[in-house]
Amino acid sequence: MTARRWIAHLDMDAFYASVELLRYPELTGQAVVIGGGRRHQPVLQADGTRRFATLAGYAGRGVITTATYAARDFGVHSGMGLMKAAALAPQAVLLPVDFEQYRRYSRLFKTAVAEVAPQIEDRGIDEIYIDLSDVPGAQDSLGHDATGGVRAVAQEIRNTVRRATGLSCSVGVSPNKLLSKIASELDKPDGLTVITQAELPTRIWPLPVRRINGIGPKAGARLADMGIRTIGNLAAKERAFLIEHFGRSYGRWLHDAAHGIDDRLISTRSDPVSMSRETTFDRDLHAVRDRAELSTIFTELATQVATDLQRKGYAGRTIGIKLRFEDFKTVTRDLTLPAPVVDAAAIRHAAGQCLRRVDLARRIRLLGVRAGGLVKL
DNA sequence: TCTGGGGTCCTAGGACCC
DNA sequence: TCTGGGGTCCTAGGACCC
Repeated sequence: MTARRWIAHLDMDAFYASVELLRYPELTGQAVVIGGGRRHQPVLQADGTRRFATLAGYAGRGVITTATYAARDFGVHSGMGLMKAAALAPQAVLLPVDFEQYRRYSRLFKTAVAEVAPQIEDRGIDEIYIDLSDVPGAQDSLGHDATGGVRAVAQEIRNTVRRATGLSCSVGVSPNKLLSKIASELDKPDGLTVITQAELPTRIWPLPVRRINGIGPKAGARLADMGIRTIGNLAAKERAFLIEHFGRSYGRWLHDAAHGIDDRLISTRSDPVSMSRETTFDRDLHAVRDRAELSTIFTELATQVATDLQRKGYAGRTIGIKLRFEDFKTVTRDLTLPAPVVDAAAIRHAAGQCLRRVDLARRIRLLGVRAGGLVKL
């Protein structure tokens, strides 16, 4: 009997919002959204209770980073502008983001999982893939159920995460990353879903194509135009048809994905490719009229990138900028230097060279500075 | 009430080299 | 004076993800 490959995808439930609820338990069950700037910190009142800002009357360009499930019931979701969210749920509590705290909890849950299953791939602050194949017990059958062992291991991981953080997570388990990622969303929040290849037609094919990680808004719309809405619809298409319409690489991938085929390994270590800082202004700035303000922000961004590089021990050989204009058109320019740089002045100078190559007739909404071509120091 | 910030990967054309 | 075939690097944009 050869060992089965078992991959888990673990996703923390409404992560930022849930971390905030640990700090403000009186908000439990309420509609809460996280996002925006620092102007809406809770205020401790004389009677010992806290006063929270609400969405009502919010003015600005912030978006929702995370919403509690109670808030989602009002139709708000991450990525939505706070002004729009305020129209849907004015009474919802608004909290500022606190990345330091979220990173702390991120380390906590990842460390806890690693004690049960060390083969972990980082997929950002609130999710990971875990290879369970070699975890003791994962290959065991329980009665007639070959998935019983791995289900017990996954449940143990969920318990461990809750003990370490007080937070719930949702876990999907299947033979590969692609299906596990889909599975972890099937019983959210606080769920555990195990899917085998044999269950593909009944449990995966009825789902919309957009559930596949890698089919975004554009590809989803193109597929819909062709009448392809479910993963089953996609699986029914010939490989050649998909290659014809989506190109060799993406067409093949679409075909494989629809059939639940994904051989990607768990990657336990990876070096960063780039580091960047960007900011959207409170109001659109003009290159000439707001020159001084723009210049100050530009230097700050370069300095932040330099600080990030130094803190993590990298230097960047390609320095780039990003501008978004008032009409939301975005341009990038970059410049590869003879040797990698780390200091703010060198980054600022290279970024300045890039800026000269941009036509600055339109007003600017966003400015960013990026370091790529990273080398470890 | 339009649309944050930090990333990765892919494509495609041109330069340049052998 | 009609011209190959790779390979790599650089740049810009875009899709997608968390």
